[in-house]
Amino acid sequence: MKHKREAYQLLHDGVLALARVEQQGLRIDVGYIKEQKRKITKQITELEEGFYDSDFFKEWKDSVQKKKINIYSPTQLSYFLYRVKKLESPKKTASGGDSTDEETLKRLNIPELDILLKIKKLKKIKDTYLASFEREQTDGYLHPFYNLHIARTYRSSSDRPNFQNIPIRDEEAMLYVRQAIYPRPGHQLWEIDYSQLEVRISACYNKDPQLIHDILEGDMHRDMAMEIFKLKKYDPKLHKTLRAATKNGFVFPQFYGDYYKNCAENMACTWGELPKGRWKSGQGIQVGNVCLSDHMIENDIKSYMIFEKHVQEIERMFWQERYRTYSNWKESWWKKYQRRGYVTTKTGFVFQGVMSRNDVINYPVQGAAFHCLLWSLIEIMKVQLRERWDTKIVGQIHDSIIIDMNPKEVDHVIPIIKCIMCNDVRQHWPWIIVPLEIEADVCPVDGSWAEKKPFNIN
DNA sequence: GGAACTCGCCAC
DNA sequence: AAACGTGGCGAGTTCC
Repeated sequence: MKHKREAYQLLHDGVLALARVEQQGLRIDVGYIKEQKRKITKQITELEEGFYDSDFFKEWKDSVQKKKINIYSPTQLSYFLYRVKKLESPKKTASGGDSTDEETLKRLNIPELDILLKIKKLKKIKDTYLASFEREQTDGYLHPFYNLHIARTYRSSSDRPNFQNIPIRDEEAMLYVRQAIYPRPGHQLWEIDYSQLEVRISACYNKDPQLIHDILEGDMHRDMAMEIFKLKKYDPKLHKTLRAATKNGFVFPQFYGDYYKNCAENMACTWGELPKGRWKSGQGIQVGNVCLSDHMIENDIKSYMIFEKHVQEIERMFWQERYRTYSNWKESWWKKYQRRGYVTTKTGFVFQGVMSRNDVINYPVQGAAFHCLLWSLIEIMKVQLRERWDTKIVGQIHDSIIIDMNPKEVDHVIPIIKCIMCNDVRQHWPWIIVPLEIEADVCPVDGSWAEKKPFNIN
């Protein structure tokens, strides 16, 4: 009961603090947005003209009978590709239809479809991001909303516009969108995020000694990359991409409950650019001065099937040996849910109702991780208001806060934020048994959010 | 003409 | 035994 009371209080205080964040808002450049929308529209028109000129389009158009052709309709495209042209669909949608997503269209290897993909990418930038920024802004300021009552994990969500999915990985989309976002005049934007927050919070539940060791001083992604790709010695210069492939194709998916078949396919095909079936010399991404296929063949992994078997064995070692305590925790946590019908977060929230095994294991970690950020945001907001900072919190993305900083206040503000996020939160919640660390990205004074660069605050 | 659905894609 | 977790949103489509 005391637990639930505290949980309620966190949301109560959280809603009020987030209302301040919403009210403070982010500055955007409306002139820039209008100009870029014009530019993208022109680019789309040109690409469309090229597309309409192609034989592919003419064949498609001739096959459409009743209604008007729409090249942006997945239904019509699917019908043309898989019914009219009778191509083999390489992938299914969630509900069993023939897929027309990016990966599928690329695999079909038709040049005109690449034009279509390029157009769709530009439309996404224009319609989902730039247009919604323009629509939602008032007097050059954006006030995204943050909800605490939507996500079933007790995380936050954001809407009107969603500020938690601004492009960052794709360079072109990142630039188009983030160059619209500015600090107040004379200020600079900062993003402060918790390092490995979900992994650290999961360690607070499972207390796995190897995981805690890895958090304190190890490198799990490097270790697993060495096992998966059979590296005798790890060289950061040569093996950075393999480490990234392991991190995003194996370690994180495994933590979320994925299994070896998906992981093997991801690492080999998506990240390593290797085909299914037998591997030949000269295939895949470059590893130093050899190809990945040559490196793998030399280490007796001569085909996709053998690699998949190999990843299966790595998965067994990962859970049964390396993180055995973690693995045991997952099992007993799942058993506890099956016995009682509910589980709780360290922060006092309850999950009940029908949940899958992965849900039961993932939700409490995701929720409690976000609550560390939320608690910190509430405390930082208190100080901001009490001390009347010119610096303001203007956004929040699950494990990070976005700050509109007066450069003169950096030396005062940053130590306070560091103390709250790394020390005070652990005093408040002693169940946090591992250190919490933060990292910062900083933009130039008067620079846009596209210009953020890592900045050492430690 | 709007509600509710699917598909696809952006983030953590 | 099962098989990657959470969201928002735009466009197209279907249903009432």
